[in-house]
Amino acid sequence: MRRLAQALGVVPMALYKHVDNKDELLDGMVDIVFGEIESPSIDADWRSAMRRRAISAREALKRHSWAIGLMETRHPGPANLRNHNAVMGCLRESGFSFETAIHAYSVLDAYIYGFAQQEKTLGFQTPGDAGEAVQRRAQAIAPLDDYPYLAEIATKLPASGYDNAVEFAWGLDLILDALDRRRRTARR
Amino acid sequence: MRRLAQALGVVPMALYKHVDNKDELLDGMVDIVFGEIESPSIDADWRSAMRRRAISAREALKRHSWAIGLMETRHPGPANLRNHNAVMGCLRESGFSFETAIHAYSVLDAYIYGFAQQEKTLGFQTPGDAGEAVQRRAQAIAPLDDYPYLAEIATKLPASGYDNAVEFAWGLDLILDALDRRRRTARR
DNA sequence: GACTATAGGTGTACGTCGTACACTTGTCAA
DNA sequence: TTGACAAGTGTACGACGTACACCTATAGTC
Repeated sequence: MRRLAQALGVVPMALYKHVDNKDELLDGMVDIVFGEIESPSIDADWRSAMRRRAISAREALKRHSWAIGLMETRHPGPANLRNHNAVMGCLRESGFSFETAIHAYSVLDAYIYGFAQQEKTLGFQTPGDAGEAVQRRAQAIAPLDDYPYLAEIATKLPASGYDNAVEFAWGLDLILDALDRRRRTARR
Repeated sequence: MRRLAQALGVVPMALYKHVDNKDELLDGMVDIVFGEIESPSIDADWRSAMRRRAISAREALKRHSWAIGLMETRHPGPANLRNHNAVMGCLRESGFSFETAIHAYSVLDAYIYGFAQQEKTLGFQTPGDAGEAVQRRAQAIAPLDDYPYLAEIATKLPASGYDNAVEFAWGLDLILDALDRRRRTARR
């Protein structure tokens, strides 16, 4: 709060004329981020709609990585509700049973937030960084010789063309494929 | 730190004879939680090994829900490295290519942590709580009529026998099935 | 044109937190 | 007996969020 006030060229207490407290401010900030996540339209093809939403969610979380631990923690705002409602709507109208829709919802969101969390933590963007990061971290603790499979990561990852966006899409498509299969079998 | 010191019947500064600072203390605490996660043995059947690890990870995170935002954020300790090394080892020895093992790793961990996060946030255990929670949250913002698909959740979830452990297992098995398929096709 | 409600900003102060620094004390090896 | 060292203490500082009382400029209303 003090830092924000300073950035606005204003005394800290001035903020409290606009928000009740820090929590409420964070709620608002988080809901703005939710607003940047694409909402699927109800009659869209569920698979590509979910894919676009997931990718735009990752991008939003990447833009605002401060939000990552918060998205799930804050009181849901309008953008949050709208988005979640749209997701459920799209799934239900695409032939998902209620139960399967809930499951799908849960897997997708867990994956999205979990991935964003990892991405933020690991904090590397390029494949070079990645190998280096593994190496640095492991060797701070013990010689890498004790962990042969981590050593493999440290040596091979830099050359593998690792890319977070690609990595995310790989897992996302894996999940979407699997959901499609479940949806079809559940239908019969 | 002050609270911990008090619980130990000691003055706050006494703690600093044992840890350098709060961060280091958290690192240690988190690594203890990692120690409670089952490490797959290298020659185990990868699918059931991954399943057991994931389930024990969720249970550990449920036991120590304070750790949830931290597991991925702290400097990795020995238990962390050991566990991750074991996971990679098990996957590699089960016929996963290096790239596919990295992918599998990434999806699984993202799912595990993302799910734990959700579970912590939603903060309900029983199906009854769940529906109630949805209702309470949504109506704090706007009448549920504006969000028909959320309304469906609020009405149907309580009767659906929702259970977090079951929910987790559903998504986990979905992912494991899909990984198995990818592993087999990548092998050819 | 005088009067007042109100939105927005200010200043001071409190309690909480992590922790730096200097000090004491109890234990055990040489 | 000594002296090193592990463990605990006391005081103090700066950061933080925020309660409370105060000020000021603008915008209606009569």
